[in-house]
Amino acid sequence: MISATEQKILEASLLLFSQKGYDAVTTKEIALHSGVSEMTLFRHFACKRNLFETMFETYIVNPQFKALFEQQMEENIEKDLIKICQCYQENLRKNQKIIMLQLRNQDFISISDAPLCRIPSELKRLLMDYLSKMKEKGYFIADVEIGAVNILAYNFGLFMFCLVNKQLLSGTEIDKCIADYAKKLSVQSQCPMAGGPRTTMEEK
Amino acid sequence: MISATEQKILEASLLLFSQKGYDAVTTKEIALHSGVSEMTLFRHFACKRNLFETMFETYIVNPQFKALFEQQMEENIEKDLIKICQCYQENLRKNQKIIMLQLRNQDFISISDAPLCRIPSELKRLLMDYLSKMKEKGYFIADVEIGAVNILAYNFGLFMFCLVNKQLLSGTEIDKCIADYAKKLSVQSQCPMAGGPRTTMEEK
DNA sequence: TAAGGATGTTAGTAGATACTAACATCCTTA
DNA sequence: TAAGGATGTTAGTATCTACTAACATCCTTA
Repeated sequence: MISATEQKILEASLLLFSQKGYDAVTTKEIALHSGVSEMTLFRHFACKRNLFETMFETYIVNPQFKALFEQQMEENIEKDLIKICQCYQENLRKNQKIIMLQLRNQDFISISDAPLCRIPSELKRLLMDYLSKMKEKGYFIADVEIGAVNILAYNFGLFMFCLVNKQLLSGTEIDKCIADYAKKLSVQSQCPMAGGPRTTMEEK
Repeated sequence: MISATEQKILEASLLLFSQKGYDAVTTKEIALHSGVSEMTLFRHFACKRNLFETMFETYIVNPQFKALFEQQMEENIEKDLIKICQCYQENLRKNQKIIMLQLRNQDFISISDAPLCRIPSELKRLLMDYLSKMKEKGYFIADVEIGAVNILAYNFGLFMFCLVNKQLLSGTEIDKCIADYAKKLSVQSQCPMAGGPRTTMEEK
């Protein structure tokens, strides 16, 4: 369906648009980076806007949150949280260029069907369901919505943070950060004074 | 030093550049939004690039982290963390347009003197010093650098998250999120099995 | 070999954009 | 009132950019 030529053009435009934003990239530039003539670009995509939109739809990676929550949860907040964070981080990484592109371009605010809004919105719902269940069972206390928002915020921040200033991490790896974060969030339920029962962690 | 006319132009350009990025904004547009003629704009700032840079330098708000860490800390992780988060959030809010502008424009990666890198970099150093001290006194366990990075990531994420999808918060306020976050991060030291002494929280 | 499709090349157009020159007008202040 | 500085207006230039037309060339395949 997508020819080799089209793919070259789409890949170049993804890279350039994500690096510079829509307006700052010229069709000539995209053609140059694709290794094709500008004419070929217009023959395949008619106009710049259409190229942009085709590229956008082509490269979005949809997350696998539903399967994660339905199949991989163990009712252990720490372990579950690590899986959730890793899954979200992976999706953020895969969509990195699309996300950057969206940040660069005009209205990155309140376009609800754009991945920047849609994906965390979906995850928020699933997270709230999960935390509600855990709360019923006594493994989680505190407000469910705030808990969900904080997890989302942390993950998005971690991703952006690594993107913006890589040198600030200095060897510290993301997985260690997540492990540390998950441990701190879950330790509350291990604490007698917090009111919840112990997690299943120490069962083994 | 900055005349009323210049201020109108600077404010309009801050708003427009932060909304659309450098390339997508025209000098005519800025003039229109400033309520002056395009000619006046060039008379004051010579060229678009210079206007942009002047605006950038004019509107950065430097953080008050140093005073915060030197004067306001109480050696109570939860209380201190809330103050730190609030201070950082306030600075992020004040620099919101500058940050958005930087996200929109080309190289928001690895420009170390830009506020997007410089400010968290400074805060990271101060946070690590603080956590080291707290660790010595037994109020904090776990890796100091990871702890600092996680706090930075959480805050940046919370800020970005509110910016990108406000509707996801649905009445939940930032302060409540921070309070919840700070409580969870500090509860570890209240937990006997975690090895640390109790915080000063319950002293009163 | 013949044909057809994809691609390159060249030249060009229409509109936008950053920026300038020259002159007119307004407002303040001495 | 006179003068000077700031501003507006108008016209214009050079450059860039998205996009088109026409023709040439290459590659595959029947």
